[in-house]
Amino acid sequence: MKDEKKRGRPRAFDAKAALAKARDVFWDRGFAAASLDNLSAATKLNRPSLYGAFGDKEDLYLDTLEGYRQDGMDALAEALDPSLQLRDNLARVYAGALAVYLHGEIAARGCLLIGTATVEAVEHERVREVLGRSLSDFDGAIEKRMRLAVESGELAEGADPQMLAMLASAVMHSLAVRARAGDSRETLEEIASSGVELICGSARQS
Amino acid sequence: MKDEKKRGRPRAFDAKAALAKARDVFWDRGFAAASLDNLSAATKLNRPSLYGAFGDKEDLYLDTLEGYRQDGMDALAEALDPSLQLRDNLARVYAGALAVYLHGEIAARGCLLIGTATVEAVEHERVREVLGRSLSDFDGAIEKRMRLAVESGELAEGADPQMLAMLASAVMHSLAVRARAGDSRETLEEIASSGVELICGSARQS
DNA sequence: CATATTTTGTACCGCTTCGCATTAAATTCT
DNA sequence: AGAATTTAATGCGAAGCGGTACAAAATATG
Repeated sequence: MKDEKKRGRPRAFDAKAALAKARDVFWDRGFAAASLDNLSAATKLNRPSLYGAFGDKEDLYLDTLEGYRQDGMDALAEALDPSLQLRDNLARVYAGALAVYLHGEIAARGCLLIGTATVEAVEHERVREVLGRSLSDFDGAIEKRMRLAVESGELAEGADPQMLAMLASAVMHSLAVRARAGDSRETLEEIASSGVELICGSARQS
Repeated sequence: MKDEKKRGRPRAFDAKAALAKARDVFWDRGFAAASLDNLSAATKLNRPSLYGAFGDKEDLYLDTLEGYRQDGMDALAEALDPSLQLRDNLARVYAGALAVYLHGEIAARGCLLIGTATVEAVEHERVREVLGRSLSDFDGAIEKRMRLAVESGELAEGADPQMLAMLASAVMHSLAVRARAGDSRETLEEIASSGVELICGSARQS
């Protein structure tokens, strides 16, 4: 169902690859400061092609956010493998995030959503919606793992999975902001491991 | 030393009030999307006056950030009154933050620094510097209070004041992001109080 | 009162912005 | 082969951008 030959001139570019290039531009500059010329240069598509394929600048931006969200959720699901200890799960989540956040040409880019969507969230309702949904999906996935940990006895019986998940996410948010603010990898790794300790403090070592 | 009469035509506006108006514009729109026309309209200063008083747009933005940082540190110092329990201190810090974060015409504005400076931090070194300094000053003030709590025995002897402070800040960062993403006051208050519990968990009730 | 100095307001500059109209090119369908 | 359809490339255009030149206004100084 992918190779139904459409009539008309075929595309000379890979939409997914173009989206990835556009994402890098937004990641560095943010939505407002990223110009269509920047995006056109990075994707090697001229503006009308960009427009035809993705819609206007906001549509394109929302597309990149959605893709990023999806990638993040995939990585999260993998990191939360329930056959591992909760501690290890969280450590993997943070390590994976830092690998992404600390990448950057000029300075560390942090999280695309927290670093660039947050600023637009006030005036662009669609961005606010994607951001809100991304955060709560993230919370939800961790909460699910936390609930499992309570059921299996890995966390104390009285532990509140939802709140522990929110706090585990809070550490992520902090890593995202601090990475973009220029904190060193060492600092961020310490915060991550302290966060794991605090949140899993009541979890028994197996 | 404030009323040294300068020669020449006197200013017809209050610079501090103008700065506060400009801050509101940046707070809603972010640095990149705030135009000089927006700022001029909000402050009721025409562009040359703005320029004369504060320099270019980036200078003006950095001025608003610096003022915000200062206000925040003042509020923090007040909330961390060491004659109160550490629990109460943190609760006051979060309550004060939420009062600021949840204010907004269209949607909650969150934190000016985290909500608008983060996105510019990659490409504007001066913004990154202010943001980094603001975050670490905040950490530092809380850490100081944490250290006191360890010395006074309010926190367990083995507790790491620096790391507890970083995590207390992490909850703030999360509140800042989530407020701007549209989370409800109730949700944010729950997170704040869970954060207090988790961080002060080992603190004895007096 | 004249001069120097600073602020104010108007108007404008060159540049960039986003989006689109238009034409050329490449492919499928008939 | 020719019509239909889709994409690609050029380039434009109206609006907005940040910043400033310039002259008028308001004050202090001599």
